[in-house]
Amino acid sequence: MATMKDVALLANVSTATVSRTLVKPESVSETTRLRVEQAVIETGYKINSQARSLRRNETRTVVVVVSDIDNPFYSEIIKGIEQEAVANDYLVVLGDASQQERDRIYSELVYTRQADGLILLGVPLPKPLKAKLNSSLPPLVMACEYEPDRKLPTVGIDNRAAAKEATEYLIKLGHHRIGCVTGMGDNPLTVCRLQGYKEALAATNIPFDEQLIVAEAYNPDGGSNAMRYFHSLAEPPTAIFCHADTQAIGVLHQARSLGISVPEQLSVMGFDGLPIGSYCFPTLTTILQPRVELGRVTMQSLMDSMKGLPARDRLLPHELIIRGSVAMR
Amino acid sequence: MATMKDVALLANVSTATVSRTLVKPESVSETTRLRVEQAVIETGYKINSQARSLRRNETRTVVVVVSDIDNPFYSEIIKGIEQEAVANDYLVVLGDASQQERDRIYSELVYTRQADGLILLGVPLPKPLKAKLNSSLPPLVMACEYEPDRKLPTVGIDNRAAAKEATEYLIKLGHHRIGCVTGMGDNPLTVCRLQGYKEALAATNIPFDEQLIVAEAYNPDGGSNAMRYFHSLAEPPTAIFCHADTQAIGVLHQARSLGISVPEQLSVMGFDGLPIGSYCFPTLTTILQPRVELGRVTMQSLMDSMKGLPARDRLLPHELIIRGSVAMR
DNA sequence: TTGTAAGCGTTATCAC
DNA sequence: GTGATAACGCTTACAA
Repeated sequence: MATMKDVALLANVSTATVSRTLVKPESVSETTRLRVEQAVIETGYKINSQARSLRRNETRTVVVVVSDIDNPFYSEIIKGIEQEAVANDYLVVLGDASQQERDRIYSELVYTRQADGLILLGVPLPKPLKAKLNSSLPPLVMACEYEPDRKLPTVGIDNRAAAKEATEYLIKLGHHRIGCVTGMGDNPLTVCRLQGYKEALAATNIPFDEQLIVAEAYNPDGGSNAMRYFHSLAEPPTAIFCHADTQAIGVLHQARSLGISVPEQLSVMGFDGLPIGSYCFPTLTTILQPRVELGRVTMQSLMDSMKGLPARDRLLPHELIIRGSVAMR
Repeated sequence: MATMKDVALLANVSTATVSRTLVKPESVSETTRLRVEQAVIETGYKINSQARSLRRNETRTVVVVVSDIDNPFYSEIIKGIEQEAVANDYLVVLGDASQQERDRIYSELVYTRQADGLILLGVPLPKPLKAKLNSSLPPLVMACEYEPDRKLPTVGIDNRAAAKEATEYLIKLGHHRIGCVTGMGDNPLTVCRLQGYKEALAATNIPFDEQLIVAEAYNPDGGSNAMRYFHSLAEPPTAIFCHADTQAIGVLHQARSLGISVPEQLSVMGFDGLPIGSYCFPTLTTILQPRVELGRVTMQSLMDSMKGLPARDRLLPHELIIRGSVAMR
């Protein structure tokens, strides 16, 4: 494998000049540049990024820790992150946090100089970093999840407003017993969306009923469970608002198994706007999150942060997508 | 940020000893080890992987180039790769090849010393590497796609056999006009599965009809297009075999729009065994590919290859999953 | 068992 | 505009 030395030898210049030619071509003379470029081709030289990184003290790599790669909601976000990353000469290391302790392993990489920054995608702040919240954190952006104190730059939509809008839409269509399927645990995201739901109820004087709230995983099984639960209620809801399309898909499926027809007997509202929603039966009414854009903006924020700029929160627009799973009561 | 020097100073040893303590603790004396370990804690020392990698001439990083992150078929495979990778102290750099030229950018990383090996996931061999096929390629494993000459280690299922099995199943149920939705382009994967389809027909003396083959993208829209096409035929098929569940989902949806009931009027067979298939309406009969296992084995193969061992092909078992979208003619 | 010192391949500083 | 040279932080002969 050819190194700069080989190129330098062949071009009859010093390695310093080779380096300059590669990094700042206009800083060397025309003839030197040509000679070096020729030598690079002849030797088949490729830069050793390791060495460069060590010297420059940067890796041009970012780590994305995602709560579950399998969740299709994240894949487009990752795509957006990746697009923005390569466009700016960054590499993306992917970390799946669906197993215990993995978030720690991956957030370590910033300290071991394998990455310049960290994106937490739908993942709460790992413990070791939490301890450092008040001192110095590495460049870090959260996407689609919040730190309770909101001290960390976050990219996402206005979850409270979106959930409120979704609920209002159901109310407008005459529903007042509205089931709500949240995510598991008491993470800030769930709290936000639940708050939007409550606000919509309150605005129309519909009493809040604890019984209508159920926490489930963001997947079809979670939705199925929720549907069964609601069905077992003495007075089941006439509409169900899921915090994720993946849950809504399970609700749809389970409703069908129970002989409940959607939207005639039950309205189902999703959240996320996954492409699959247009292919469900019935097609899924939902809140669209601009996923690719979320990814791009997240990466942009992180790059700001790595440049030392103060990273600020970024709120992207969502959109109510009206399709076939919600109807008038 | 503390370096070995700091640790060495504090522990009153040389940096060499610090290094030894970290890499091979049994090679230093008990007391030294304890002193060093203490100093590591006190200084908050973290190793600089860049420097280590440069010195050791390895990165413990692999690149996974995937044809489209968005395709849910790949996400579980990536998960398997990632699991096996972290378990063996490797990092995964994720590359999406859905845009032009990206496969090249990512396969370059092996040459610029940012990765030790390369996984091509559903991606054909990039041009620059193709040129080197006969000389020396870097450690490389293909998954779910083949190099025409089969010179490269490949991990996957027996696609020909699986497609044959799927088709045979349809034939057994009385179908003899069977539409086939392949992937786009004439990549080896498509060829394999098409061959299995043809073999099943031939075995039962059903004439092959070019009209019943249509190439579409591996997504629901592709399936929709295919369904419309088949519907326009003078003599439409009574069953459709899709090379991907994602296509089958589109077929299901489009059939519904056309008022064709599945499986009563039309049988639909998928391929891949995505989780979503159990939630379709009707539930999808399909061929299951062991995706997480495919990922793990792929990573294992690559590690073999990086160790210099001869990487061989690995064929994993598939399974026909009978659900609700296929019925007797 | 431990220290010395060279070297991995690059880049930045400083002369010339 | 170019060349020497030191340095980035670590590992590993080789010596002690």
